[in-house]
Amino acid sequence: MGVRDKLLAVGLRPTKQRLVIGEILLDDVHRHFTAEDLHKELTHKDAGIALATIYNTLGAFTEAGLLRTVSVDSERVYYDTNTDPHYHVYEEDGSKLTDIDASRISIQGIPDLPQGQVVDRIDVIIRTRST
Amino acid sequence: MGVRDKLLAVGLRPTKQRLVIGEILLDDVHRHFTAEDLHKELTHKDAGIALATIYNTLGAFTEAGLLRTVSVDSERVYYDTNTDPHYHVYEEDGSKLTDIDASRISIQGIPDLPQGQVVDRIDVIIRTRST
DNA sequence: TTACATGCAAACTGTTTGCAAATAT
DNA sequence: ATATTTGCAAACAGTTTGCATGTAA
Repeated sequence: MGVRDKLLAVGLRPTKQRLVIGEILLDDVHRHFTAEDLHKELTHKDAGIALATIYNTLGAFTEAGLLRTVSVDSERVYYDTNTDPHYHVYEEDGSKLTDIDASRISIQGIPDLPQGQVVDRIDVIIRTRST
Repeated sequence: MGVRDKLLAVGLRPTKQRLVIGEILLDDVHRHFTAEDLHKELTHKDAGIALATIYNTLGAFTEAGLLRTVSVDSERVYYDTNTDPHYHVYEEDGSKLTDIDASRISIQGIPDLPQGQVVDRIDVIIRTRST
């Protein structure tokens, strides 16, 4: 399925900017990046897309389920093109994120949740540092 | 052990401001809060402590191991007075954090880490929403 | 032809910093 | 005495917003 169709499938208008960004992100290669990373990459390509549009687009893609965010570092938002259930290894030194398939890890002992609450998702972040 | 001694024990000078803040935070009651929360609380008490000092103090306390931070939300830093190994339940609607003792949860299947990396800590956040 | 998306700059939020005055050792 | 800490305001980074213009349906 082409990028145009992926956008249409989730109800997003395939504008020129979204197509360019979608071409980079929506290709089954799992990436972790920040808005700034993407902005740099687009500037290289001379795509001339405004930073605000990048933020808008990442927000729209995330809301549409094409991306997800990862809370590893409170200074910036990391985006992840892998939307399947999975966890992360975070190398604190180099700020490098790696995926771990959810099926590899099992978690036991989740307690009863407060009244009327259901699990939305479980984040697991294995934070590592170099020896 | 009094607050003054707790500060001295970790090599922090017991200034008036640190004593006031320590009196609030260092009492074995587990709290989750932001710098802003603490600032409001102190303003109520008319403690007249500058916001910058609150940030400095929280940073110093964290570095000294008296507090830890929790990455749940990239817009702000949450501090946690519980420094024992534990995990969190995060109610996404009300931004409420609750502790889960680490001993209650078991995690299996942690993959091999990259060369020269060791686990610093593992964060587990169970994100819930109301039904 | 109309609702939605973009670009730009300005606004905003949370946090950090520089520096002179105050304070702990 | 001297090294640290404080308060304040100004700076900063990342992100959001308002509005005029452009574009997809």
